[in-house]
Amino acid sequence: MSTSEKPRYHHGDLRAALLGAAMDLLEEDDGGLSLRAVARRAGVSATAPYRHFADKDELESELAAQGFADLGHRLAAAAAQPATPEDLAQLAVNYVRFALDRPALFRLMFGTPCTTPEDARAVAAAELGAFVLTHVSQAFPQADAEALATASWSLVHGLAFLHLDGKLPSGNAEEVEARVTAAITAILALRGTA
Amino acid sequence: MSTSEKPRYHHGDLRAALLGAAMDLLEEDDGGLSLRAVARRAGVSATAPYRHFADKDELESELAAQGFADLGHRLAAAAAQPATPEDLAQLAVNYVRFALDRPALFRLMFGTPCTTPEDARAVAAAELGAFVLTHVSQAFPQADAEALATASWSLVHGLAFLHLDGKLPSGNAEEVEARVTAAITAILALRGTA
DNA sequence: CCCGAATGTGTACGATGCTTACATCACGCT
DNA sequence: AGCGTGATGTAAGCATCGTACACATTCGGG
Repeated sequence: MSTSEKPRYHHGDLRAALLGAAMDLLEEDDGGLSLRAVARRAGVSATAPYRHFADKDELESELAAQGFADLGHRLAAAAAQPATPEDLAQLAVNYVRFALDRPALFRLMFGTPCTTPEDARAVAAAELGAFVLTHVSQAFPQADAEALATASWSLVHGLAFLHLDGKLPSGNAEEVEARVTAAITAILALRGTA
Repeated sequence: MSTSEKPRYHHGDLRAALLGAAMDLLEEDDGGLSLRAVARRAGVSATAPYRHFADKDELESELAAQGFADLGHRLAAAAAQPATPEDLAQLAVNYVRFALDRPALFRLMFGTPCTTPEDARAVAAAELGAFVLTHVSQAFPQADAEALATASWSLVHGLAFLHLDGKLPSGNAEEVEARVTAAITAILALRGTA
């Protein structure tokens, strides 16, 4: 990122630089992302981004897609072949941690209603859904895979969002992790019930 | 609300009128709520609201609290004494329907991080949490009530939000309802599993 | 070498949240 | 009755935002 520091008129690869600056801003303050701030951060005029993105939404869509990719990698790394329900709990913990580690990104990924169904964000989200479906059906081969995948994603997503919004008694990372695993365990404990 | 239509300088109960106007706008366009638009709608100058609300956030907090109350009533009406898991599924359907019926309100209730823990929004949210805890522990007396309540709320909340954000294949109301009940059923079907 | 296309700049407009200074009304006290 | 004081609404202004438009600069192929 520092091969040549000359402030040339043409930036070289402004598109990537803007995405990087935007991601940085997203990690720093949770507050709303501003296109002007992104441009400022990239050391470029306020309207320069419009050469590379149709509008703010397109930039955000790209960021969200990147976020989905990151989340996917994190989940894949957490449990490559989740066979047991305990592995699924590990996935849940990582999902929630991702949301709490990068709250602004997570909100961007979800909080915004997908406009067109074919934008980068929507595609990446669908991939995440497929990921869940695959692994859930591996762990529970005898269940209604589709419905159980929906339920699993919802459960984990709800845990993430309720924590993010402070609707659950929040605390340090360990407490959150404990609550998440307790919730998953409680659901699975229903298996012992009449 | 129409006893005297004289546009007097002093508006009889501007506070209530602003809340009503804001709620109307929220129901109409999903897009962001603007304080100026609220004032416009109430037929009053742009800065008049500041006489009654410290800032935009306070107005929104009030709206969110009202939303939590509405949601609570709706859930209570759907299943006054939920004894069976099937009753709980009915609660889930109503929760999701509320989110889809009033998307902007729902986003306001949750999507915004609670600033101070004692504002009206946070209190109302805590009441909803207590509601869930009470009814879950009634339906599953032998379970870890706290953890199972967290899981239940998360499951339902995730279903609502994923639908709201179009991350699940959406469709008409019946399809959504079917998917919600299928998800709940799939979770409960785990009870038959080893 | 030079011109067109790609890329970035500057200016401008309307909208927003919010502050500050001011105008207008309503009611109680004398 | 009249008046003043506090409650209430208005007007003007600031900083920020997204973005449309015209212009400037640079790069690359003939």
